[in-house]
Amino acid sequence: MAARAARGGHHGVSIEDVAEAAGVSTATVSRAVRGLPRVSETTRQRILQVAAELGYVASSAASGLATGRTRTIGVLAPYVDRWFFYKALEGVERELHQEGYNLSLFSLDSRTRERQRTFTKTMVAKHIDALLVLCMALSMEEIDELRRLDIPLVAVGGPVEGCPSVGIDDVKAAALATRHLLELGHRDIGILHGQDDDDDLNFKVPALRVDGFRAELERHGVPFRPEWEVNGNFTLASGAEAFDELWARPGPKPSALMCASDEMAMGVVLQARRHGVRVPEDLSVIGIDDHEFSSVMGLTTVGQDPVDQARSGTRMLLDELTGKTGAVRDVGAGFELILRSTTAAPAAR
Amino acid sequence: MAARAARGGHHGVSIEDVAEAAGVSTATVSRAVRGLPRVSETTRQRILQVAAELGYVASSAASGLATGRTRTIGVLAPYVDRWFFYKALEGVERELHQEGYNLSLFSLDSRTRERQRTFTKTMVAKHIDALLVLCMALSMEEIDELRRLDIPLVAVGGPVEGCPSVGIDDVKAAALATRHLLELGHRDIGILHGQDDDDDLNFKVPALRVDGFRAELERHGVPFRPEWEVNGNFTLASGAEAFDELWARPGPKPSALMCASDEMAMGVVLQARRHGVRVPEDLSVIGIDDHEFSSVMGLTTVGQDPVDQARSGTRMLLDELTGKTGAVRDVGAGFELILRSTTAAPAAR
DNA sequence: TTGAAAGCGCTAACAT
DNA sequence: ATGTTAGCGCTTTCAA
Repeated sequence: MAARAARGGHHGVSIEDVAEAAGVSTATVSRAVRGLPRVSETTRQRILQVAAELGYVASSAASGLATGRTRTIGVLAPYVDRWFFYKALEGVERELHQEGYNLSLFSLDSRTRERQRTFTKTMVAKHIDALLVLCMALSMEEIDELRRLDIPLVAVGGPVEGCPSVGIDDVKAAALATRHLLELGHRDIGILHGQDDDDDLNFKVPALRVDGFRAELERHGVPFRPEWEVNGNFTLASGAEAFDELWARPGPKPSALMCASDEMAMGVVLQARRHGVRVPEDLSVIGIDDHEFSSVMGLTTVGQDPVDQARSGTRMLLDELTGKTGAVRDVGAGFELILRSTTAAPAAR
Repeated sequence: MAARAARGGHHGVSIEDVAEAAGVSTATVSRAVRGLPRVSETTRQRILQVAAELGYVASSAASGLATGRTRTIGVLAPYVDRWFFYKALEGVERELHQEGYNLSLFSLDSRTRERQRTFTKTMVAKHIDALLVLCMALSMEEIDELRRLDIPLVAVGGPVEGCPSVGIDDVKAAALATRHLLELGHRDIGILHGQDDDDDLNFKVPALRVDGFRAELERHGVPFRPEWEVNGNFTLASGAEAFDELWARPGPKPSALMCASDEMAMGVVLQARRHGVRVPEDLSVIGIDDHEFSSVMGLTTVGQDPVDQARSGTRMLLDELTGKTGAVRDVGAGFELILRSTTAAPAAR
């Protein structure tokens, strides 16, 4: 056979090489390098020494094959170039490498409509011990497929049917943002929310935030105004477009806008100012997230911490893998109102 | 022994199971599922059918061990939550999954000062067939270590000593931005650049952009003014701080500022406006990158495309792995001046 | 405390 | 076109 051998064995310092050089068996080397008991301290030192000299590093394929574990966890995300996702990714990365685990990234956006296959083909391919799903629109079949993987699963940043998740309570967060506007005295409040994509996709976040918004309005006896509802896609550009759309519609304008993401909120603020609509004098704007640009922009928002959410999700996965069954469970993440300068009491009309 | 067996074999549909069910040998199954020749079409269909029914997926550990290949490539990045990096990551991801490869992410920021170990320990651990380095500050020892990996290597977004790289010509890009300011008539031009981190780290991008800036100034006979030079770290916040610092210094102010990144440029624009300094009337600002926020912000910039650069780097790696030696080489990426509304001729003084 | 040896699931000669 | 077989490099009983 000789796959590697044929390649000249140029870089193949194997456990056997170490064993030979140290004058012990491979079993002992294995115990020694993994810090297992049943090796005398002197032997261990000698082995470690030799291993270092030879530049030995265990083959993950081999140990993976022998143990059935890969020491890598997968992260499934719809995008990696959007705020919540790259922040969360950073969090997973940090938690993981600290434990010597590897991170395997799977990005499945809606473009990739041949997802079904990708799913099983590549990831199930047993190279991951656990999977962290970042707030994704998933069909029920896809969710089922994930569950069939039979590995620890956790969702971060949005609920996934039948899978423990860590994230903020979107209804409450949206309600908090809305309440701030109401308490300022606003009654003419519009909403810029994310879109519900395809309905068959199990992605609830946008709808939950709208729910929180409407509930809070109702609680204060303020009517929901459909003509002030606009659809965005969480990006800055869509926020700017939303402003244009709203202002192009006939009729009175809202005095405040609650946006489902900071990026959209910033788009609104920028576009509003460009069109001579003063923020917050003429229009109050509040977002959700606390994007790293928000403080410089002076954006009032309901902040959340994706890095932390991801770390916590990762930790649960890791714990589960190290035997602590029940480690993975639903966890509510924190969020708080951050007052800055894009909201103020409405001008007298 | 029975690692897997002990686990109950609950999810272990092995090649042997398929072979048995299909009434052929494992060798034939292997050929069939991998689409190799030397299998009759009818047999192949039958095997594929059976494999699908059983939900068979090859163990990557096993095939990796047998072939010496893992079908995953590594990406080494200092951050994942910064523009260039998450964009590039998106590019790598897209190119890779399209080919059925996996992406293993290693994020090594400066915080992680126990990098040395992480390097060899985890990544060299033979789970990657090739490595793409995203514009990182690396020490010479680290670079050497990477080279010793003896796998295809490519850098994206910045030169890495002794390693082919794809990216823009930073000197020329900075010169282009500077020239635009000069041609507008500016003579009092400041620069906001990235910092050179530790000097022992091989991270040239900031310095190259300064070089381009100074060279272009010189070419036009305009003096370089050290009092208008500020240090940033590529982020929006650092751009805002830089503006404050510059405006706090005694003496005359520049009429234009060339920023080494769009994020910093936006920070400057936002902070300037907040302090009543009009852009571009009082101050022209140009960036480098073409961040997704730049068009809405109206920021004039020299645009580059990290997604594309990353895809191209990835493709070279993949080509190299499929036998096309020499596929990995230095490639210059495109960049272009994008005129928007943060630059204008200087006001008469 | 240490070693021998049997796999883990797959691939690749080599034979048929 | 298909089967046999010997590993790939590690882990893990089990015995010493």
